[in-house]
Amino acid sequence: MFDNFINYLQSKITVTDEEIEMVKAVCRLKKLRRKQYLLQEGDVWRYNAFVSKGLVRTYRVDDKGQEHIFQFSPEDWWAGDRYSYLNDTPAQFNIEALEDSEIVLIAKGDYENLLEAIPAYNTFVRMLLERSFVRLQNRVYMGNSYTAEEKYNDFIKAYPDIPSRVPQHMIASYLGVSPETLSRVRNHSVKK
Amino acid sequence: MFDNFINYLQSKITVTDEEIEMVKAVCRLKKLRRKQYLLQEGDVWRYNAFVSKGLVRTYRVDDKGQEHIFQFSPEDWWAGDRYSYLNDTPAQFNIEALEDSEIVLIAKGDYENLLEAIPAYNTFVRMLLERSFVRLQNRVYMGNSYTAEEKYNDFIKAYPDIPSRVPQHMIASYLGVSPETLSRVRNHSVKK
DNA sequence: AAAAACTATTGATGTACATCAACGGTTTTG
DNA sequence: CAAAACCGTTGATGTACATCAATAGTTTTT
Repeated sequence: MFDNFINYLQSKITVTDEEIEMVKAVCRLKKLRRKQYLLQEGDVWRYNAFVSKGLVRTYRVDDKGQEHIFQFSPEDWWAGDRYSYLNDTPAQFNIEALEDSEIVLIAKGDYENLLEAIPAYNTFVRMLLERSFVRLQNRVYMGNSYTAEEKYNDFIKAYPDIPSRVPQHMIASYLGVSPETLSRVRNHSVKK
Repeated sequence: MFDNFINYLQSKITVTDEEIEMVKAVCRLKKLRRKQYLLQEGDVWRYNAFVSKGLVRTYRVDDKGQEHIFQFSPEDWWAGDRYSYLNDTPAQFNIEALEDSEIVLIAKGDYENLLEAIPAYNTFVRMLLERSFVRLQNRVYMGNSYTAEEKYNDFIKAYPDIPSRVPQHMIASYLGVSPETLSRVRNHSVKK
């Protein structure tokens, strides 16, 4: 039932069988059909969510009603609204399934207990965060110094499997570029 | 000698006197004069650096020779090149003192030992990272959806003490806006 | 104390990209 | 299976901002 998640864990850290059981004991599986929501803006996010199957998008809507996709989370990725989680505050993000998906949920309190009980897991999470930090940092940099074309090229290089699974205008949204511009960028650079 | 840093630590987590001694034992103080560098692009970054006095900027230079400031670190902030640190890779960032500064350095290996020996510290660092993540996430969002003026207003609200300590064109660089545009934004919105 | 370097401002001009609109093709839905 | 929704493309137009250039005030350097 939680096989994908357990495999993931075991591939990242060394855990005893007991620890595995501790983890399993607090996991809950949530199935989502395409277009269903894992989180809606305004609700408080109280979980850690591991995508064991499918694909979800995390996005935010600005004052003018424009959607801005922050992240695609395919299998073996995490999703959530960290700000809402940390501050027990209404979420500003929405999380929507783009494919039928299965999500492993661990409630906040349980999660914190796990981190305390399994030091290797704590350290692993810290490393995950460090890598996320570097990725985000790079994204800020690219946002300020790359052209639309460079952003797109970087994206397909970093996430080669995503383009075939999500509509193009969502990639545009992720990149902070209009769908029309992305279309033009693609068609002009292909002209080999 | 490391008073500022120790005070900082004690204000964040509960530590025993022994633990304080452990920390002190691996700290090194580095003094920088204005315009001196803590890190130069190309060198490998092997420390955790706490700014106990002064102010440093972390920036990156793009292909066209343009500087992009990633962060200002005044007293009680950290600075470094996390990617270089994690991967033992030549740094892409430069860190320069904008004022005469004092930096507390902890070498990578020592730092990791500390985290392992002091669980509360480990958890605290994880929380720091989580907050940094949220900040960066928000910066990506603002980069894609805010006007130059909104970016500036957000900046002075988030970091009200910085503008009086750094030249305006550096704030422009941080915001990903040209110095001319920032100047215009400021002068037009002030016309109350 | 003079020279050199740095800084903010303002005007003129250029440009990457957004926006608006129309279209045909495809997928989803009732 | 027809209607509706969604999707990518293309053209015309608009605009926020960058770039270039000149100037004057300030700070730093020697």
